[in-house]
Amino acid sequence: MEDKEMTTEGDAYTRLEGKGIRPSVQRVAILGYLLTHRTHPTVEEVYNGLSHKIPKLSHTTVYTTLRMLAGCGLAQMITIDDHHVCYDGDASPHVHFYCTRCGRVLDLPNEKAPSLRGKKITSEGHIILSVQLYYKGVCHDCAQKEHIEA
Amino acid sequence: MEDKEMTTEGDAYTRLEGKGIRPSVQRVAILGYLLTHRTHPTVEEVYNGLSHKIPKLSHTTVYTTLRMLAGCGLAQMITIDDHHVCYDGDASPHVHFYCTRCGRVLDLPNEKAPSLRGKKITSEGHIILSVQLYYKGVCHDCAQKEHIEA
DNA sequence: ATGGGTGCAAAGGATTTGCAACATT
DNA sequence: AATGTTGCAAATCCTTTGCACCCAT
Repeated sequence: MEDKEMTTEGDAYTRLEGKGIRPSVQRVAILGYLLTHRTHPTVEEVYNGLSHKIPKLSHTTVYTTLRMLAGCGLAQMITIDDHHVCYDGDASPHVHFYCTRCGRVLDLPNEKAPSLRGKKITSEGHIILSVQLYYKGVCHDCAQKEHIEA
Repeated sequence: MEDKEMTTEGDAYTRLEGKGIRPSVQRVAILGYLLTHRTHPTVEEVYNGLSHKIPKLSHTTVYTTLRMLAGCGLAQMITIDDHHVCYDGDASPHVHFYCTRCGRVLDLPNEKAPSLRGKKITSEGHIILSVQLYYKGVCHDCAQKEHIEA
């Protein structure tokens, strides 16, 4: 547990350095949180999860840091839910699923994700820099609880 | 022009009836607006576009009606931009593009969209009810203005 | 010292809510 | 009358902003 935390913190530190971003305490903690919590946390959830360790942490820092991480490719911003933006520390292309019942955002590792090999141009001349494939519906757990048949 | 307006209004009326939704003046106008303005308007834009014709129209009604239209399949809710939800009167599956420079949401009719033939189940047992494929980047117009090379 | 990074409080927007009024059957 | 719909205003929630402080170089 301790070791895992340490490794992940170190991992976060290394990733930030690799992008030329100064690995401040807050940034390492926020990226570390994303790497250890694959639950697609919202800004609020990251803030709540870290405010114990960093009592003076501000919402502002969480907002700006998460946005920055998404901007430089160390995380993904997920806008699948119209109520809450959330983030994913796994920046590799994969499909996301939103359950309209319980509100969870889940990974769909078995679905094939559209990927961009470098910069891509559409037939209209638009430059594509990122892709997101979102599925919405009812997750397995909620379907069972509600006895929904396939 | 007049005729086109009339036809579209009638179209909206018919579509609502077809779903068993009472075609009130507001609902017909809002769906009609989506059908005539393929610019992926936000709630505010729909409100502004209709408040002349329907002076007493409220934001509440636009919010609830658009959400309802998306819920019953007469429109798509688009959450490609983390700042603004917008809506598309074309409910058929197609790819959307968001320009991070000008903020416009564009259709990509030439990209192949993942489609759901009826209800689909993932390997994890989740029930998929809708799909959205989003591309983000720089649109052709903005790329030219900024002299960005492909 | 100087620049980037952070925290705080306040402001700004977007969306929802409760309830009264209205329309339609 | 009864039900469903709408409008208004207030409340709520999310996010950004301005500025002062702090830390690291």
